[in-house]
This record gives sequence, C-alpha cells and structure tokens, in this order.
Amino acid sequence: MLSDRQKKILKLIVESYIRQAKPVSSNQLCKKLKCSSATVRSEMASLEDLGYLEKTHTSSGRVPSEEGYRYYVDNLMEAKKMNGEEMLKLQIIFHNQSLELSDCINKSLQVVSDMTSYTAVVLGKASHENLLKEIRVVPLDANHLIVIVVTDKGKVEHKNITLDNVSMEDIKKTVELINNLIVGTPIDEVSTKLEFEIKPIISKYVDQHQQLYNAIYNVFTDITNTDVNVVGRTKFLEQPEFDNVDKIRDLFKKLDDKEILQEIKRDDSNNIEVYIGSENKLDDDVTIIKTNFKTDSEDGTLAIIGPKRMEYDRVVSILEYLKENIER
Amino acid sequence: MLSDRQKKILKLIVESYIRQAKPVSSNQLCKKLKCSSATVRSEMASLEDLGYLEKTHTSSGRVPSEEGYRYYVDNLMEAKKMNGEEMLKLQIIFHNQSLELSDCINKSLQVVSDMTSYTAVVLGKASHENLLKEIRVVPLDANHLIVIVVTDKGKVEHKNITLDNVSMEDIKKTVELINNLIVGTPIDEVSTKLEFEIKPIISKYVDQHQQLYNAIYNVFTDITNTDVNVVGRTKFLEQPEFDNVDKIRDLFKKLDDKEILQEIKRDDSNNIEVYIGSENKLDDDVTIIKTNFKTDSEDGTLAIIGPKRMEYDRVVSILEYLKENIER
DNA sequence: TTTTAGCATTCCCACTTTTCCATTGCCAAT
DNA sequence: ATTGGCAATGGAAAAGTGGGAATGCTAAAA
Repeated sequence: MLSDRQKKILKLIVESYIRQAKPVSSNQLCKKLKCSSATVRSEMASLEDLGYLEKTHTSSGRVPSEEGYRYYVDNLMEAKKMNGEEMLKLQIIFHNQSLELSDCINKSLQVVSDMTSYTAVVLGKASHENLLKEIRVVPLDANHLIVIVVTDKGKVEHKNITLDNVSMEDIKKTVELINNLIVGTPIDEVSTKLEFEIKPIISKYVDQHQQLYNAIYNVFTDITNTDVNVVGRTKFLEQPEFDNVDKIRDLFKKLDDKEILQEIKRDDSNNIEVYIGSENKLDDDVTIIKTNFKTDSEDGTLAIIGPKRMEYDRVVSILEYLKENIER
Repeated sequence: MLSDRQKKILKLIVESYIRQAKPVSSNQLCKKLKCSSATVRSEMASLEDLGYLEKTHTSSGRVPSEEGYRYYVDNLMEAKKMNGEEMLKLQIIFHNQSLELSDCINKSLQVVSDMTSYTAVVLGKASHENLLKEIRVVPLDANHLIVIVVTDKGKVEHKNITLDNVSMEDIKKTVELINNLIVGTPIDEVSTKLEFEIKPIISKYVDQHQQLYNAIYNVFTDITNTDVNVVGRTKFLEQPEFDNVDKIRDLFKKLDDKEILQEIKRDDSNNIEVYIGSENKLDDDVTIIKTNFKTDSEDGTLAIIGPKRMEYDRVVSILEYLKENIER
C-alpha cells in the first residue's frame, strides 16, 4: 500500500515523463511537494523497491516501470475531458447522417490519430464471424458487372468483375446456385465450399462455367480479410523513443501483419482496456488502449497504439467518446 | 566523349556501388581491368573532372554522381532480362481473366515492390479527367443502398449509403435528376455542380430531399481523389542510405501527399523515364522510374521509387514487362 | 521517528585525442 | 601510356577527459 505522498510522487513522475520523455529528478519534484529533495529521494527509493520506478543508470533520475504505468492507470489517473474543438471535429463526422458507419469510423480514426499523434486501428469482425447472407449481381454493360456480397451482420462488399461473352442467363443461374447452396457459410470458408460444392456441379447448369466460377472465386478471396484498418503508422516517427530505424522497421512490420493485429481483440470486455508494454503481444515498447464496440449493424474493436509514455488520460477519454458515438 | 576504358570503369563503379553501397576503390577495379591501380586512379580522376564521379572525402573511393548515374542509364546500362520465376508470379496475376484491370495492377505492384524492395506507385487519371457518365442505385433493404458511379473512361466506383425512411420513388427521382443534369461533368467538379444546380431545385421534385442530397454529395466527395496507390513505403527502411529517422519522416510525408505524387506523371511520353535525384520533384535522394500506360478502359502511370543507387536495369525491364501486360 | 543538509560517488554525455588504415595524388622510373 | 613507390589525407573506431546532474548515505535537526 502506498502512502498518499508516494502516490503523489508516482503520479507526478509518470506525468512529467509522459510530457518530457526525460528521467525525473528529485529536485524537479521537491518544488511541487513542499519538502526537500532528500525526502523525495528516499521516497523514490522505496517506490523503486516496490517496482514502480526505474533508473536508466545509477545516478540518473527515475522513469516509470511498466508496473508504475499500470499503477498509474489503475489508481492515479484522472479522467481528462476532451477539449471542445476536438469534440466538434468528431461531431461533424458522426452527425453526417448519410455516411455509413464504417466510413464514420475510418474518418474519425484519421482525426483521432492526427490529434493524438498516435496510431489508430479498427478491427472488424474477423471474416469467419460473418456469414454469407446473399450475393447479388448488377450488370453494367455487356462485359462488366458488380458482384455485391451481403453478410448476416449487414456488412456489404462489392467488387467489379469483367466477363467475356457470358450470357445474362448463365450469370443468373450461377448466382442462384450460390444463393441456394452456400448461404450461411462463414465468409472465409466460402472459397473452400465453392471449390468442393459448386465447382463439381456448376458445369451441369451453366455454359460459360469456367469463367464465371473463377470470377466469383476471386471476389471472395479478395473480400476475405478486409477488416483491419491502420491509420497513422508514421506517427511513431515523431516519438523520441522510436529514433532508430531498426526499431521502426520492426514495428512497421508488425503493424502490417493482420494476424498480429487481430490479437488486440483478445478479451471481449465492454470496457476500455490498457495493455502496457509486455502486456500486449505487439511490441514491448508500445502501449495499446482499446475498446470493443457493438452496434446492430457491425461490431469491432478500436485501438490506439503509442509509446508506453502515452497520454493515457487523454486517449482513454477520446476512446470513450468514440465508442459512445459509434454505438448510437 | 569517354574512352572505352573510361566507360568500362564508370559502369563497374556504378554497378558495384549499386550492389554494395560503398565507395569503390581503384584496387577493387584493377583486378577486373588487367591494369594497375595507379592507371585506374588517373582514369577515375578524369571521370571526376568530367562530373561523373564524386568522392565522399579526399581519400575515399569514388561514388557515382547524379551525372554518373545519368550517363550510365543513357549509355552504359544493358537490358537485364527478368528471371523466369518473377515473370511467372506476374503472369499468374495477369492471366486471371476475371480480375478487373485495376485489381491486376494493384496486385502486381505488390509483387513488384516485394521482389525489388522498392516502393511502387500507380497513378490513375486525375479525377478531373474522368467525366461522370451515369449514376445508378441498387437498393439493399429499406435503409441501405449502393450508389454506383460510372465514368466515361469506364471507371466504376461504388459506395454504400444509409437512409432513413426515404421512398424508392424519391430515390428514383433524385437519380434521374442527376443523370439528366450533371452527366458529362468532370468528377471533381460534381460537388460544385450539385451545390449550385441540384440543391436549389431538388426540393421541388423530391420530398426527403435533404437526406438524399447529403448522401449523394458524400458519395462524390469520397470518390474524388481515390486514384493514387502507393505500395511498399516501408521498403525504404531497408536501404542503408535511409538510416536516419528524419530522412524517413520527410520521405514518408511526401509519399503520403497525393499532390506531390501527381507530379510524377509530368510528361506523357510513351517510354520508360528515369528521374534521378534532383531530376525529380519528390526527393533528391531517390530515383523514380516511371512509365505511362494506356488501355481502352483506363490509363495511368506506374512508377518505382527507390534510392538513387537503384537497380536501374532490373527495374526498367520489370516496368516494361508490366506495361506490356497491362496494355493487352 | 521523520526530515534535511552536506558530501562523496557514480556514470552519462559531449568533446577531444589517438591510432589505424584504406585510399588517394603525385612523381619518377619503366 | 603505364606502373610502383610513397607521403598525405581524413574518416571511423577506440580511448581518454572534464563537467554536471543525479544519486545514496550519514549525521544532525526537527
């Protein structure tokens, strides 16, 4: 159990380090604590013993440890209200009634990434959680059509395809075939199902089956896994802790890897969750703050990724605000 | 006018530097030139006087200057055939008949970026060069529809929108109105035209005009400027000349700026063009190799961006191959 | 018992110095 | 025209230097 003064010191150190990215000395603190630097030093020493602080070398100031950040987030951090200007920017996006939810989300993430200087991520439902509800085809002209794929969760994807001399008749039959046989299949299994259930029989019903089959097959392979969006990767280049190219390369590789990003979803609590450093699987040098959202048309996960030295209070309130707006 | 031996030396230096990224010494060369290092040195000195070579410091080996690269590209470089494996990878993409051209291009660029370790870019026709040909609407259910925008160049874009209690009747009327009044307008001017020609009169024809108008307006603002695709930005992180974060940040900012990228189009020759260092407007430390392509459905520009120390011969042949495949 | 002042100690950081060596330019000989 | 020989150059890495900001400890004060 920490004394009030220890809590105060820990809080000051975390917040100062977040702002300045420099180890915090006893001198800086004693001014704000009406006591001498020696007193602060001995308190800092005990906080270090408890594992909340670290030194970068024997005679350096203190830096929060992972446990220090954790304690700060769990016990010391105060809610920070968003400023009006920022709220306004987001309101404009969400009040635009005619935007699809997913467009709102993407746009607002861009704004959030810019205003925080951190990287923002949306993860949709993984494709195995979306079941095929229906496909539809809209002919454009003799050779072009649009295939529309609708899932049970209300997700809609479309894709242009080009065909060569295929009759409308054949197209209709193919669509019917698919709508009869593979509706209800998880999107990521559609390819397999096409392969084993449609391919063998399609030639009986459809003349230009080869071409049509391939076209449909491509539509689905392209649609699978479209549900990760990472905004503002390059914000990391502005953080002093990512000042070396190897680290950056490493991190960018992970941010491009959809498998790894999926891991952020993890538990499906309804709260804002904070994963500091080694608490997340992405990278020991980053913190991920995330929340799930759920609407009747779509659910998914929002996350902000930044250095461990992240403005926790601010990001948490922004994320709360986003979640709220999305959910209605 | 360079002597044969000078040409040979320049070629060797350029090629060695491209591979090793290290200044080239007279010793390395004399082995391959059946002459002494002293002879090579005096030749190198004259090549430096002519502006084709540079030293990084008084007693360093030589590095090609921009003029050196230019001379190499114009006079010394030999065509380098692509290897079979690489060609195969691209063939698979282009032989997939049912893929839209634009999908083929994007996929092949991804492959090219991976196999070269450079950044690849496609630039489509700027939106002011595409004229609106038609819009179409596909209802999905009571509240959702898809708006399809077709341009005279055959480009098709679609977008989901959400409406609230709007009658099919109203939707039809709106679409009709637009198809009557603003077909033929350059895409990027549609917003303005909507504002001044549709907005004032729409209320006469359509009941739920506010909502519908906004929805359509949003479709067009989103569709404008979708025609730049940059693949493999992070490849620069693997190049030794981009080993410092400031440079990277600078470059990435430019690669995210669609205005700046548009500059790559510049002349509309039908050849492969090479812009070395200061010859391009993007960044003095990169080379851009580009070509335009033209098909009946679409035209645009392909570019590969890498360090000046780029494998010119390889990239040129890859681009040639890509252009060929796209154009049929 | 807690707080504080005083002080030696530590080690980082920025800077300079030193050493090493690959490479050059020049010159005289071939 | 080419070559071998050699001093000169300047960078890169290793080693050394001084200053300063921080620490921990101790003994005295509160």
